[in-house]
Amino acid sequence: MLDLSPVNVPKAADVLAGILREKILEGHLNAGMPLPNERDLGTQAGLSRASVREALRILEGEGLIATRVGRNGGSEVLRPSSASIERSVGIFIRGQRIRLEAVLETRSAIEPPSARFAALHRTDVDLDAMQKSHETLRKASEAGDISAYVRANLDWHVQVVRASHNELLIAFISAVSQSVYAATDLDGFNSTAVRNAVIRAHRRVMDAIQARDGDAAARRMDRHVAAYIGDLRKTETAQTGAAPKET
Amino acid sequence: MLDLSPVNVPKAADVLAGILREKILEGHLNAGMPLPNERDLGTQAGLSRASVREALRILEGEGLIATRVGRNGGSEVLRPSSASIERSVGIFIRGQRIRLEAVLETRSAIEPPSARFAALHRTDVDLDAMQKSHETLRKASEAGDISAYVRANLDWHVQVVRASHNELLIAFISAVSQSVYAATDLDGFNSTAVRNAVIRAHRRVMDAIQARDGDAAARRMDRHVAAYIGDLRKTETAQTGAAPKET
DNA sequence: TCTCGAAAATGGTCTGACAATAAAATTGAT
DNA sequence: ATCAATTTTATTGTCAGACCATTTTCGAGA
Repeated sequence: MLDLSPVNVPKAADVLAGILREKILEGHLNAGMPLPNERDLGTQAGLSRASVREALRILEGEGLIATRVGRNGGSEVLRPSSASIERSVGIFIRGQRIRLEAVLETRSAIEPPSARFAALHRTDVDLDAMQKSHETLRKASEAGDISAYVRANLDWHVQVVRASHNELLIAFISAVSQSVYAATDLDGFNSTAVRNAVIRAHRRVMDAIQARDGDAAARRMDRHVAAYIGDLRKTETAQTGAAPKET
Repeated sequence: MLDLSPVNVPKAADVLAGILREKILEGHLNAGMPLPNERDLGTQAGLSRASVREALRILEGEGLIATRVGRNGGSEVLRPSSASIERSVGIFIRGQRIRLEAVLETRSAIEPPSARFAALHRTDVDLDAMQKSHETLRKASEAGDISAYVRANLDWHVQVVRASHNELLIAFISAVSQSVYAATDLDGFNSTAVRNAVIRAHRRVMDAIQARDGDAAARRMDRHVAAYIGDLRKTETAQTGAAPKET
């Protein structure tokens, strides 16, 4: 008695996508290089254009290629960016109905160590970018432009982790922060008092990073994020009567 | 003078995918529910079957639907899992040629706080799962089955973060760990001495989690991961003459 | 009742055509 | 010779229709 697992019937498009994916990730196809046009790919692979197109849609979804129409159009190999991670994390959070609590918890876990790495690995250019972002934040806060303030806030946190020069951490924090700030663009929150506290906290974190003091950077970032969570929780219970909150 | 940005020409498949994605994420289509068949979707949306299929491929790539052939086949709505995150993280790491160093750094940033949350939120069931995973690890180590040992090692770390009951952290650690262990399935590494040290460290972390001692759990996990990185670095320089290593 | 084969429903694939787009080549006026 | 307008061409986007492959359902006959 043969005990076969359900026989695998790979689809033509999946197979082709897999082959191209490997070629790209293996480095045989470098970013910027054009793929053959759809008809040529079809004849080369012995497939119809429809199947080729489905394969290309898969790779496009994975952020591995981009396609343009028109003469000299076609598909071009991309360097996979954090955008793909951000998208899948966003879908995961929304689709699984992850509690905002859990998202904040995740952020509070990742950001302090990131600030430590930033302090250890920063360059002067990184510091400049942070300062600039901070200035934008300060001005938006003064002008009372909440939307711009929230955006600048997100940007500052991303700039900090950028200084760590750890691409994976950058991707994670970008992904998580986007969901956090999408959920915290509330009117009641972001009062003048909260905004000023945020600005002071950012200042302190930057000082530690400038001084290349990893421990201080991590500690201050930890306090900052914890305070942020505390403020948010207060606003929430005040507004909604402590209703469970989802992202 | 009108200053228009390049006019956006969304493709039919993208539009349809977007509509369906929103319906799924919004909760109007719950996991397990079937989508109409491709022909009906086409007539409802006023599109050809080819366009519908491209849209479905996109959603399939995002882990939002699964498609089966045959009578009573068709596309079914899925609950988005961490698999999608794991895939995009894997592609990111390989495609960007992220240094193994950076991946380990990320892990060392995330795991200690995860162990803390595990200690704070664990249930007895979680503890059992960890113990069981630990037992598997111990046996594989004794039997000298390196491959099983590496798998069990991955599993244990995932079990720990599972106890945190933070789905996002679970997804991140699963994603990162997979890349780490894929890169550390080396012969030279994982010596008997290293394996025994790992087992002792795991034991200590579990004790802290059992005692619900968050600080101890975080501290011990931090030491464990740091030691792991140290051992790995030693093996690497011994084997490759300190060549820069990629994942 | 059980078995087996036909029928039905569905996705998988192919072919061929035409539309839309954007770059390149050509033309023509200056 | 130069530059702008026009035509050509290479490419993806979309469609329609057919047939194949797979899986379930259901009925006919033993």
